[in-house]
Amino acid sequence: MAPPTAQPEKRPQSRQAARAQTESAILTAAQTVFAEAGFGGATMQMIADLAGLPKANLHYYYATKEDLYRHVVQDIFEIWLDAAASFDHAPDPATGIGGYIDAKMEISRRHPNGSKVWASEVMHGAPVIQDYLESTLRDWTDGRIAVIQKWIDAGQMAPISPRHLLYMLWATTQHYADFGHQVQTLNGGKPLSKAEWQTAKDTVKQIILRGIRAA
Amino acid sequence: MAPPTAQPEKRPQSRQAARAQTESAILTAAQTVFAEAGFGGATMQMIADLAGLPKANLHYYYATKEDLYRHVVQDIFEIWLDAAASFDHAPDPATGIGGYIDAKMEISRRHPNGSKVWASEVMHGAPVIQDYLESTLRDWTDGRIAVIQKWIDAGQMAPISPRHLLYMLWATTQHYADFGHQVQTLNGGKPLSKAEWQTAKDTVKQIILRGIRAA
DNA sequence: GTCTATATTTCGATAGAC
DNA sequence: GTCTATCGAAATATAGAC
Repeated sequence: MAPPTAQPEKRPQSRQAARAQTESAILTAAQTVFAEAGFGGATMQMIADLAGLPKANLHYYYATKEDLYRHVVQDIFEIWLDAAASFDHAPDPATGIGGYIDAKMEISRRHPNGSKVWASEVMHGAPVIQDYLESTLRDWTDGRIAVIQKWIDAGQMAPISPRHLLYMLWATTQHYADFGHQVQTLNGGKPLSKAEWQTAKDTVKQIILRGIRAA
Repeated sequence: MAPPTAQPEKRPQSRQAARAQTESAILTAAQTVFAEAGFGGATMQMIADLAGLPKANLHYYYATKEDLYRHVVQDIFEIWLDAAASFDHAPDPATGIGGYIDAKMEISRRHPNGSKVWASEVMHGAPVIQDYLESTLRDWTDGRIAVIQKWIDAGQMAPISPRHLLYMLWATTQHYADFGHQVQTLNGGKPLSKAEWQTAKDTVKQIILRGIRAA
């Protein structure tokens, strides 16, 4: 799987800090293992080994495997929503959508495992976070659709379906995380360099921004 | 999971036909179960129940769970490659890439489970089909990149990175299969209607074809 | 709070009658 | 080729000493 990592430093500290540190180590290890093996393929033993803890300690902090998984998925969802900031208060589509692409591509680069856990959860019918899809995500989506529609009505961009544009933004940016292994294999087996990431970002932005600009 | 389905009809027929029918029923059930539960989450019992067969019969046709899974993934890969036909011998980018988008969107609509199994396999590091990525897929990709580059050199489209354009095509079209559950939830819980599928197709084609056309 | 040892369940795979 | 019954391995979860 991967070598043990993220051992919490053993400095004298408050119990609260120790607890927070252990929880964080467990969550980080869990995110990696769930991303690499899926929920069904992941075992508590793998997560414990990666976190450098006995298996029983995981059950002390999180009652069940599903409980731990739920926390991992929720953490990821927070990160998704934060990228929305780029969208709001933007004066025009190029700024708003271009900034959103930048933010989402950066998340794919820095949190590929989180993206994979989310993708896996949704692909399997969202058994754990269905309520989030129906409440928070739906509200967020409706809000962004309204923003895009206003741009269209103002003649600032072409009259395309805002909803499907959003899906395109999610798909293209998350592809570099979810299918990162395939991208790397087709890149000669080497991870994308800084320049190659920039090319990816520029290509996505150029095609989409040119694709939606007013005729 | 899902109600049993795809019982082979019990007509008098040759042994070969009976075998082919049973194998097909197993593969269809396996594709559904692997898509819904992932490799680790799937059990031979689930697949057997869905196929309407005793669990032992699965091991008669496929020695191990991994052997069965391998066949499912290979079947999907064939379908991907067939969509390449739209690409070749096209006189211009709009025809070639537009046709490819149509073909891939149609695959997402008709074979969402296959797409999910492929996505899951790649997300987990392609443990089973890594050799396909490094041989067949790499060759296919290099060939398509050459075609696109020729269009660019001929001034028929904008000078964007052909490789990342391909990734965009894969991402946007497969999103409607892999994230179909999310798309359906954001569609009010109802599957996309025929008209909504057409809107999705048109939006993807319009944005990408406008995004790459020569300036 | 942490750890070792173990109970309990579940799953992949097989044996063997038909 | 098909099925019932079962083995053996592996995983989740817990008990209980420290």
